[in-house]
Amino acid sequence: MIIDRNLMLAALRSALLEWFAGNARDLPWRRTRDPYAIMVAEIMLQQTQVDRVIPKYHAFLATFPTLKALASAPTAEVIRLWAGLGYNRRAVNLQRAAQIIVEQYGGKVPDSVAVLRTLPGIGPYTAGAIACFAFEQDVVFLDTNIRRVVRRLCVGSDLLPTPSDAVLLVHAETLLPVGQGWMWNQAIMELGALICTTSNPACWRCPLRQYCRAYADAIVADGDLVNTMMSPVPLKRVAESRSGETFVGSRRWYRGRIIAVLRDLPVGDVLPLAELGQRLRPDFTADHEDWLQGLVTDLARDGLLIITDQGVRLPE
DNA sequence: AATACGGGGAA
DNA sequence: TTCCCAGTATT
Repeated sequence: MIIDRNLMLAALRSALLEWFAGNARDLPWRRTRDPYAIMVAEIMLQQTQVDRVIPKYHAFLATFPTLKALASAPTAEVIRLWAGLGYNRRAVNLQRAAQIIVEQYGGKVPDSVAVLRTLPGIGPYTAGAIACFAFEQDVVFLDTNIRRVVRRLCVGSDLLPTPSDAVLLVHAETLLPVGQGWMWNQAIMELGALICTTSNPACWRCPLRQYCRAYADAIVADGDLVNTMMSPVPLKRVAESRSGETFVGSRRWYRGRIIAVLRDLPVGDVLPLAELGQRLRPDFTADHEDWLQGLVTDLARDGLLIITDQGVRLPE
């Protein structure tokens, strides 16, 4: 029985914050509070690993040092700099968000979660992350790391039913130390990235082990706690990645290829559809024209290319 | 609630 | 090969 819940919470918070102080990675976006730089980082980090973002983050800010520079740049240039990050729509949405901020918010990144949430490409996670990491607000939000850590810590084994985000946010709120939102959210994400990993979590060196429901569950379930907290089968994300279907040759892959082809064209060049088809696949014939037209139409709808009478090109 | 959306690295 | 990743928008 817990004698004093507040004492336990205080100890838990100290344990994680002290661990973070001694074990945090030196990530570039942790060295700044520039809201624009934070915004760039958070958009890039959506579904994209830290190691892959770091070089792109530096290159992007070197080319577009300010929000206004990004807002007034040719979209084609933004898309080119996005190469290698994937989810190219993020590049278009990021620039659109920058343009909206210039036009409607005096060029200052909004500090309100509710306002941030209205910007294209900014959802519940990113709005909270910007408010917290750029403006040091004590707000809670969920990414894949926080979701996993909070769930294991406050709920228990991965074998238990998945709690809703609403439930996890309530837990996150109770954990959050007042006045230390920036540090706390960085710390809990770092723990998820370095210790409380999806598979094979390093409980043996976890600073929160003694407070963790999942760890306790693992002990109870099995004297040898190894892996007992994790599900033997994947619990999430089974809908996508249909087995037997390779990524190469998929619709998503061809979308990426189309952007890659246009990216490497001389600036302003227009590529006829037939020529694009040839470059995508050597077996391209008239039978593929509808297929290509469909891809190109959707990319245009996403703002990733322009369709002209002569062919297609990147937006300027 | 389900899907689409990139692409690279790790298990 | 499959899973995973500092998610969002659309249906």
